[in-house]
Amino acid sequence: MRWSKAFIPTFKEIPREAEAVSHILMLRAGLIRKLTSGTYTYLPIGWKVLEKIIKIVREEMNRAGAQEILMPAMQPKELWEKTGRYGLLKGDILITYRDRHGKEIVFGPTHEEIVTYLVSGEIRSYKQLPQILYQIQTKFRDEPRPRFGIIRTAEFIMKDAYSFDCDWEGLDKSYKIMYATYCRIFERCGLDYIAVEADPGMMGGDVSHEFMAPAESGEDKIVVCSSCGYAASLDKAECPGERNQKPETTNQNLRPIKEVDTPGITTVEKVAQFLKVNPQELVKTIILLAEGKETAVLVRGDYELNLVKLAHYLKVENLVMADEKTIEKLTGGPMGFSGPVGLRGIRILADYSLKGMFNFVTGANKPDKHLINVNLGRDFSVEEFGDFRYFTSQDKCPRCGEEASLKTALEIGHIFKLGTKYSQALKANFLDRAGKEKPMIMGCYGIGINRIMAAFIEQNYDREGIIWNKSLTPFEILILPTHQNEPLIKEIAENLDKELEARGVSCLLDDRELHPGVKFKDADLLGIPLRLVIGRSFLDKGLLELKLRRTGESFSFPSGEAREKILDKIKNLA
RNA sequence: CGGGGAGUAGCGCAAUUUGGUUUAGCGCGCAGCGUUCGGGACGCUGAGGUUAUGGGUUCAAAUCCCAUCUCCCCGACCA
Repeated sequence: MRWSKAFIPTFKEIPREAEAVSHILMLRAGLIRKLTSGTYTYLPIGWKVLEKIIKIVREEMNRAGAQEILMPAMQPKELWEKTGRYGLLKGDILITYRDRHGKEIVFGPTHEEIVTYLVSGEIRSYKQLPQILYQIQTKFRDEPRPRFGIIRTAEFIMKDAYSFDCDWEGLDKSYKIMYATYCRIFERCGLDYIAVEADPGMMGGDVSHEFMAPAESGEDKIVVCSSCGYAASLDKAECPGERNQKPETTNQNLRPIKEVDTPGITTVEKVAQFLKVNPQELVKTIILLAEGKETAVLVRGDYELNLVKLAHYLKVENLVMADEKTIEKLTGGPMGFSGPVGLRGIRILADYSLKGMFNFVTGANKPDKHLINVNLGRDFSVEEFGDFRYFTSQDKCPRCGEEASLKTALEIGHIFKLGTKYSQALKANFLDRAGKEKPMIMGCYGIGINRIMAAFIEQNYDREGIIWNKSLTPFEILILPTHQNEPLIKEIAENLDKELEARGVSCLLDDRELHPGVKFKDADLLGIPLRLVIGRSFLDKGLLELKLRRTGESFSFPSGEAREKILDKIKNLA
């Protein structure tokens, strides 16, 4: 490809709104262009990268025995209503239309319903199972807040796959196949990634893994143990802590409970400061509505309540913080002064961290008052203990007890064991060996194709620009003639371009009539792994120069040896 | 959805506070000519604007007032 013919806008200034490195570099290198808030279009060179990712994904999915299909984004509203997901998805948009018969159809962002519906019509027998279907298409979501440039956009390219099995063992098998396939895909792309235990969230089901690419501009936090390999998303990471300890009810040093004035002081930090104690000597009392039912949860002051864990424990889907009025009605005190002492007619749960505490501070359920020297058992009782808090950087690995670290990462893939949630709702049944009708057991698997590209750049760049690897680079080699007006240079550059292309090497020929400095800067920015310079030293001594973008290593050789040297370097590229 | 900020040439900005020497400027980019040419060159010339939109105040509005739209940032579990 000739640079002068390629559609590459150049930005000298970095767009102001850019935050993520990948976003800045992709804009400047002409891989993407911004259309509106949250939507981007991929320019020709950007598409070359996406095509490579898509090719890898296709190859690996096909190797796993999956069938590619393409499903419509428009689907009848009844499908959504059957699974109860209509209008329930956070951050998703369901655009409703009416066809000419007045029937409502929606433009939905996910395909669990439609694929289940399709399969229910096609598959009747256990002999036709298992099946894995996948598709690669653009999805649109009404993101409440697109951000980080290309990382969280309203529109993105997704590969989604669905597995159908006769039984749970079959699902395990399909799940393992997809897990391994995902590992191969990310490895082939050259991404640094970690598979973590994750929360299935709104998708339902019980087992789920997220594939995370550690990167500074990531949106999510993960817990990783380098000793035993434990990895989990922050929502899921376990904090067993004082699980097996007995509550400090018989401690000899229990002091008498006492009410103290704390005028207008509501936050843990301020209460601790005011009473001159550490935040870990406080207990937070959080009033929640679990599907409308009032529930109180106690957590040590320096920890944070993890609603995802709690929702799992309570087996509810809708779990929210209670509003001010509810709190006042229930506790008798304003928000910020809640405490467990004297709370009646409400389920009280406590995080394991409470077990190790005595003589602690809580709200008094009265305006501007807190209680000190509060103790479990003596002053109030707790019905249930559990793991309801977020992992912190002080916590040890829940598996091996060694140091575990918190990292920021980008989600690049997510796989779920769905079970029968969708197949039951949409009657996707099959006849088993005994002739009995059973719902299919499903799994679903997603990869953000364009996010792989962004994540790769987040992990592979320097101050000059992007550094592509062999598998994702839009071109294998950049041919850079420094002086377009020298006929000799121009000629050999064009000949090499033709010859290498003929041998299956993808080349970008920078045939622009620009100053060498500009071309060098653009070459570094675009980040093609190999750069062949034809310039002064060619005119003087007949030498060409081959430079590796990643290491900066450079090799000189007579132009006669160019083909062999280049083919050899390409073969050895990482 | 709540709070804050911003819309002026393709991009980045100035002029807005105090309405009037502003024919709305500057840098980058773009076009032409010339000189340059191994790490983002230089000179000269030139094109490019209904100052987001709609109302209003005024002799006079980019500038003041009202409304609308769009974009960006922070928050939307952190008690």
